[in-house]
Amino acid sequence: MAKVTNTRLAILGAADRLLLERGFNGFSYKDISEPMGIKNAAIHYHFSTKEDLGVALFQRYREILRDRTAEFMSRGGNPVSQLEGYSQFILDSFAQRGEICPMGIMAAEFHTLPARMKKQAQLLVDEMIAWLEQVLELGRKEGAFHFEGPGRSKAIAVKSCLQGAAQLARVAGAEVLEEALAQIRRDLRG
Amino acid sequence: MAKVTNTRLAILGAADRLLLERGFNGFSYKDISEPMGIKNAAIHYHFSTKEDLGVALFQRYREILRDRTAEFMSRGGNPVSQLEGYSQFILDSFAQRGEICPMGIMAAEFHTLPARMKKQAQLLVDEMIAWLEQVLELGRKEGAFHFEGPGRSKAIAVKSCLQGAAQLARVAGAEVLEEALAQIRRDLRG
DNA sequence: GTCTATAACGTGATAGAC
DNA sequence: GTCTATCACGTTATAGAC
Repeated sequence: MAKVTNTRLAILGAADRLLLERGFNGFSYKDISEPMGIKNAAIHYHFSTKEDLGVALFQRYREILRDRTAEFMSRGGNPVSQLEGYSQFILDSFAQRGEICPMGIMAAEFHTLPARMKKQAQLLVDEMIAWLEQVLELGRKEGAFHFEGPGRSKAIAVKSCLQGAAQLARVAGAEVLEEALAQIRRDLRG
Repeated sequence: MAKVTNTRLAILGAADRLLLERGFNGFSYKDISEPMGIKNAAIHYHFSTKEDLGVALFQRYREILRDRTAEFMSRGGNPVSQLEGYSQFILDSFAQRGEICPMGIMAAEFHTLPARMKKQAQLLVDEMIAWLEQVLELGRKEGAFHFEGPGRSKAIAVKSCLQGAAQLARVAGAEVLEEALAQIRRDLRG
């Protein structure tokens, strides 16, 4: 693992924005290097291949998810505020920079991604579903959420809905995402 | 509008498969032409630019949607079988060829798409939501579906859920899509 | 009317300069 | 340790052959 430098972090930050805006096949090393005032080949020093860069990005998404949910997974936080926090994160990312969830982007381009990136994508999705399942099941036990069927199924449905709605919002307008979120809340109210 | 030839149709069919498998930025004219035994430049005779090809593809998705829903939009069919028909279409497309909904692909790559393709994507999403809203509202009126809030919000939520779930299924396995669909049915049962 | 040869450019990546 | 000059290749697109 390479040393963490400022340049490396700046590259990751720029790549993150570009990935969420344009997809993995929609940006090049030049898009990263030019605003930094260096040549595109300089990126190869920090990430030898674009696959390496992609893997690092996906690992970072997993770390972010882990950090934001660690305390919940271990000792059980407030399920309502957990779900609201996640929803707000999606809403803010979309409102501020038009960003949608990386998992949908990974899926759209899945069959063009190198093997190690696919693996990271799988881990990220599995971890996301596992966390949301815990949140929803605990919320149901406490009487805060109401739904039928397994918590895992509802977790998949809620995550899918938020992910898809942000995508539709990019095409058809921001209110689409707000309406979807309002509906999720209504449906969970029971 | 160019004459409809066999070659033109074959190109559209191949491009359709490639788009849904790899995304619009994930395939080239060569990927289309090589299996057909012609040079990649030959495609330019039928579709002068890749943008033209993309627009034709999106228009075709709109036509397919219109054909499948025309009779419902005009005189009102059975809402349950309409929704089940659409769900089954998504399920089959995924099971047979690993395909996901084009709207998610459009969204992931939206900011890299030429203007005329963006426009077609917007129309497709609007038409999809409008149709599903009618289906759900009529189903609620008939007592077949149960949900709170505006039909448009539920339509957005259901469409988003199916779209997102097919994406997650591509990454995490087909049962994810089946679980999401089961949950949608349970939630509509009320 | 249909397709091929070829151009013009952008891409990820290597080798080596400083 | 960090970056640049350059390469080999794939891309979309044009000009023109048949």
